[in-house]
Amino acid sequence: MAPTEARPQPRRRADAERSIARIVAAARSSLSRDPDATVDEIALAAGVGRMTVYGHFRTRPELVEAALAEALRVGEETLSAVDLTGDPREALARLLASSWSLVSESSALLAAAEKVLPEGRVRELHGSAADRVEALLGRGQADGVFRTDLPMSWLVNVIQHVLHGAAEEVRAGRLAEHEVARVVTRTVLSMLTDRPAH
Amino acid sequence: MAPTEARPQPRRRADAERSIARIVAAARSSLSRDPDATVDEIALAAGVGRMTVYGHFRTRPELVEAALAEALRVGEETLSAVDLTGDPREALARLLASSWSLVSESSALLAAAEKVLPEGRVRELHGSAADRVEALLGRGQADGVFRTDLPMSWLVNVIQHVLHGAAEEVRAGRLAEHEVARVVTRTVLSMLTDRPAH
DNA sequence: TCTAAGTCGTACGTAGGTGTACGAGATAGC
DNA sequence: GCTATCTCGTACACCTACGTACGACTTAGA
Repeated sequence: MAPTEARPQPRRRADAERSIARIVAAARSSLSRDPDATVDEIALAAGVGRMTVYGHFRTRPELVEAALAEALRVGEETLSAVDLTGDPREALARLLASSWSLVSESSALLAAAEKVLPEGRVRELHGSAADRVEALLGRGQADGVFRTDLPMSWLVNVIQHVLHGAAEEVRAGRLAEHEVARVVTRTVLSMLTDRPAH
Repeated sequence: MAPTEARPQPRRRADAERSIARIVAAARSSLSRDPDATVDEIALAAGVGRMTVYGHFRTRPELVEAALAEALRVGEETLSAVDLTGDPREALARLLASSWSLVSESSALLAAAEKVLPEGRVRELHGSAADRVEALLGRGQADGVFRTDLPMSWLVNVIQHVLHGAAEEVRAGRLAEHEVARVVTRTVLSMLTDRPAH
């Protein structure tokens, strides 16, 4: 139950605090690019020695978890700043525009975490992120603007995958950064609002 | 240039032929579940000793490539049996229905391959698979039933990701096998045929 | 300025995976 | 039934990554 960044008792020095922040940031970006990134690589990216990393994180899984927790925390923060009231379609568009890069980053981090963290631990941390989307979709359904002929869990999941796909296209150079919001929004809204005649 | 299953000169014995087939099949299913599957695990799954594997494939990458090539070959075979004439929407539905499991399997295999095969080698092998979808989408656009406001490469890619998402849902037990075709078809067709007012 | 805290290099032990060497035994195919 | 081919266990060398031990140096903070 204790948060990942719990301090047992001893207060940490300011430089240690800074090191930890740099290490976690490096872990996020390294693991997002390569879920198998080495502790050594992460240390290098953070500009610290490998030993310093082990001074703050006992094992690699612990570091991965910290990186994931931080990413989710930032994500949570960003998402909670988005105005989700008004027309569900526009609310969703705002949500997607401001979070696509975050979500796609997390998806690689999530993969890294699932490899090394005990079963279920990831979902435990991830919990509320998907809930927010689900709540918005639910409202849109109640308002009659979002489809109801497909399972909710599917809709949430497929949005995640579309975002992941967008990240991949950007990485491959087939889609420009400034195009993403438009493309993703149109794609997702089409998926959600279409009412097939069949 | 020689195909993966090239026989240099010496004709192989029937039991060797059988072993190879079992190894490749095991590699496909093992690597689809876990892109980091060990040679040992694959051998075990194939019901042969690890040494037998090395008797036919010099290195792990070579085995991965063989598995991928085989999966693509089977995929090619299945896809080419699908009737792609007539209404592009119905043609696409047929294509999705008969290939979703194949595509989603390949996507994990592709990940395995990209880790160990030289840059570009994967795309070289994969080539024609995506082309077929692209051709169909192009025809649908020409017929005026598929949208043209988003990049073609994006459409192809996003279909791939939707299929991947479907595979994940099935694996997680949130979507029943017999539901997949319906769900995927509706989702993809909505994406392709919707004409946003914005 | 003094000291506890933090940094980080070198060196080491361990674990797991890859690929090679050897060789005994099984079997397909003529 | 003979022989080349195939199977596959054991053993080994090698590599990479993890995590620990030690210790010298640096620096924050009172």
